[in-house]
Amino acid sequence: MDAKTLCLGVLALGDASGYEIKKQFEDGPFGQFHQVGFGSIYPALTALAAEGQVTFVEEAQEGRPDKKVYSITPAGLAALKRALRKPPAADRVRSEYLFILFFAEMLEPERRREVYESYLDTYRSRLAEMEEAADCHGEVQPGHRFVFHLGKAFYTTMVDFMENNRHLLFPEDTGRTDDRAAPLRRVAGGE
Amino acid sequence: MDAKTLCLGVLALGDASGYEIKKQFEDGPFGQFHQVGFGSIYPALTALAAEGQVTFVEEAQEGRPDKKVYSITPAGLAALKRALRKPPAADRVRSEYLFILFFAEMLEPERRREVYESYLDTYRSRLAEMEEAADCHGEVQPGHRFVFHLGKAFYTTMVDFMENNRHLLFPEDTGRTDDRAAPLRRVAGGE
DNA sequence: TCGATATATATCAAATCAATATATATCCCC
DNA sequence: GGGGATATATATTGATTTGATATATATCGA
Repeated sequence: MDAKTLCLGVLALGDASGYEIKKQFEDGPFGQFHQVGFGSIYPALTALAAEGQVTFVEEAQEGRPDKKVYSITPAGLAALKRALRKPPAADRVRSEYLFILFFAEMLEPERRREVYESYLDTYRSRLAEMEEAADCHGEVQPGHRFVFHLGKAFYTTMVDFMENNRHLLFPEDTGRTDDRAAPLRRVAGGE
Repeated sequence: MDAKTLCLGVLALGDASGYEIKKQFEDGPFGQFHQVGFGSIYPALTALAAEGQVTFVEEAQEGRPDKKVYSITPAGLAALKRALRKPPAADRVRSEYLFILFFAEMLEPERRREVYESYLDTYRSRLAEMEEAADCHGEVQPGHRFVFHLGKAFYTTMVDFMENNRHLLFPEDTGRTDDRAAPLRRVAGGE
């Protein structure tokens, strides 16, 4: 999905500024399955406006810079639907934490621990944010709910796995020297 | 991690050609946490060679094009170690499948099903490949084992979640209309 | 012969990323 | 007072990556 389609996706849910679109990819539901930067968003919005797929209204604000609020047009919605009918590319994951931990034997024990615990914290935070967001759920589309629960299952698995498998990288700390991963036990999702 | 570091990482495990480095990011362990294309690999190797961080030997082959086999130098290994000490960027996930499923209500039921089942198949395949690879394990570094088991836990969660939560997107097919996600039950990892 | 596959190296235009710039505000610390 | 941090805003640019393409050596099948 290119930046134009990603912007159309956010705007299909409601009008937004370029900055708010970026926020949707940081804290909103879209951040679970895509990232996109300002360097892509603004040129994409400019192109979409030129193509008649979005319109915008400039708004002045008190104590804040002016903003442009974009709206999707029927042509934009049609373009989004066309994009949803294309064959999707395979999922891609990029994790510098895992790259570093892959080379654990090259790291000082302190650095190994630092990276591991910091990594675990990132997923604990994400899970906590999700659990907060769950309390605000009103009327939600099935697709949104599916992605939410899947994301939560993923984060839960990450936290659970790392909490229970320190022995794989820190046998000296855990007193365990076996190299078998612990079974997953946590319950995930809505229940 | 830039392309140069990624190449150094592969070469730290043993000599390889540019093509073999790419293969490590497709079928090998690195593909679980990074992707990189030829457009980045070859320029990176050229730069690394110019910087003295790798050396290469040109080899002629029977029935195949000639190849360049690259080796990491001590300077390259030092550069890799420096990279491993930098603060890692946050994990990033890109999933066109999830983008499409997020907009499930915009899809025809047939398309929704097609995407869902195709998505489930991608993770089933990955899990199957992993289970095959597990049979070939010899002496493995702890970091490699950790990443392997974490990856397996992730793929297992994805398969399990999707097998048990069709009702979230297909209430008409499953006879279930509740919107709660099923608990995770599968056992992951080395057991 | 073409298309597909596999093994190889290499390149290029398009897209994205990361950083930067500018603007309007607030807060805190030195 | 200035700097740094934060937040809300738009915009741009150089560096890097991506996806496609090209070339080469082979095999296989329609």
